[in-house]
Amino acid sequence: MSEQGQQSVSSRNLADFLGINPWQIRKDFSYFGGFGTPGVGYNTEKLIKQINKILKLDVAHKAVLVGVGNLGSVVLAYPGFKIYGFDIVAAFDTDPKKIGRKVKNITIEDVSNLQTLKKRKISLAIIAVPSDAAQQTADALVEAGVKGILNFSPCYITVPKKVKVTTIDIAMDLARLPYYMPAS
Amino acid sequence: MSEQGQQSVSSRNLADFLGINPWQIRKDFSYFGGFGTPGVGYNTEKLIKQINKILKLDVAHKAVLVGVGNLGSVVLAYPGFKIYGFDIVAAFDTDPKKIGRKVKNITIEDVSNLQTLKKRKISLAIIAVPSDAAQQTADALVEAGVKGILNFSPCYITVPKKVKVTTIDIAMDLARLPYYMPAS
DNA sequence: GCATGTGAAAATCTTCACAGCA
DNA sequence: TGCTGTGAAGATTTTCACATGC
Repeated sequence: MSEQGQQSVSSRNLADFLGINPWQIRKDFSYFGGFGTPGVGYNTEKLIKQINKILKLDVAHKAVLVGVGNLGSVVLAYPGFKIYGFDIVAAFDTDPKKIGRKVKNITIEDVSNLQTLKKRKISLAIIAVPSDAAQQTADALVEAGVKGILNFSPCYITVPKKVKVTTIDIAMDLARLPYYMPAS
Repeated sequence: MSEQGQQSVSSRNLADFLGINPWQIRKDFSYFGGFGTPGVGYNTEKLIKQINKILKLDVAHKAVLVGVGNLGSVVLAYPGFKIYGFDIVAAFDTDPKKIGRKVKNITIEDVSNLQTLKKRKISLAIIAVPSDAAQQTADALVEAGVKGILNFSPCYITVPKKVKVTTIDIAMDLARLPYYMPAS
């Protein structure tokens, strides 16, 4: 809406868009101080800034990819990260044939270089390695000071509780659908 | 646990594994009738069956893929679907160079063949096409009787409310992490 | 007039404590 | 003795109604 030049938006507009009630929008925003104008609505640009701040997305984040296989390549090519202020600044792999190759301005490094992340002040990582290597990759990342991990391997990963891990399992997302579908 | 021959599991075991309290496990299960044995715990095999039934995963589901590009190929190659009883039985694309090619026992079909899904009794679809084609793909799928859609294009899709859509946006999943990370 | 922000009411969810069964 | 299942208490979330500000 902001990009389309819309100056303000009401709780009703937002609610209709999301399929929920207007008072839920207002109550939620009010918990963070309330940033609307009575009689007008919420200034779109200001609202974006406020929500980004609440979600800690008001500062840019650097991230790295570990595992440049089929899935990893898709991740590297994905253009949607910058919308949220993310920048994929490095990629790692174990395969000597891949190391040194350049993809999208990024030179693939050896995973043994992961320790350098601390110096480079990188706190986010995406894991796209085979399941049996996921845990040791996570361990190395934690060792290197990474604080958040997005894990694409369909397996449980154990990390210190100061580190946040989100695991994405395509099959599990697909498995959610039948519950909401009418009896076939 | 079941695969490892474990016969039963207590609410405490499960709670510890998930990082929550035992009484939450018991209360939740009790809403669906309660299927444990006092003094012993829950029979692992029976528990799996019950949960699958609750989540409507007790019957096998057929699914199709639309869009066999980089991401689509990764989805086709993904071995994790069968755990939840899913079977990817067909794939579609618009590119004449891809149509007719065989991937993993599946022959890629022309998207204009989507209408045949109704006859083939397929109710689930995975969309992995460019964003600007996502909506029209969804429309065609709904037209073909699909009841659940897993959408990998980072965009909103409008469908009748009898159809359930889940959109996966890698960037959004990454964007959740900073909120839970200690101040950098 | 119109839309926000917010106390209060209603609904829901979580926690607890313990009866009852193996 | 050990663990489930559940009513009741406690905490939280959602809904409502309206006072307040533009």
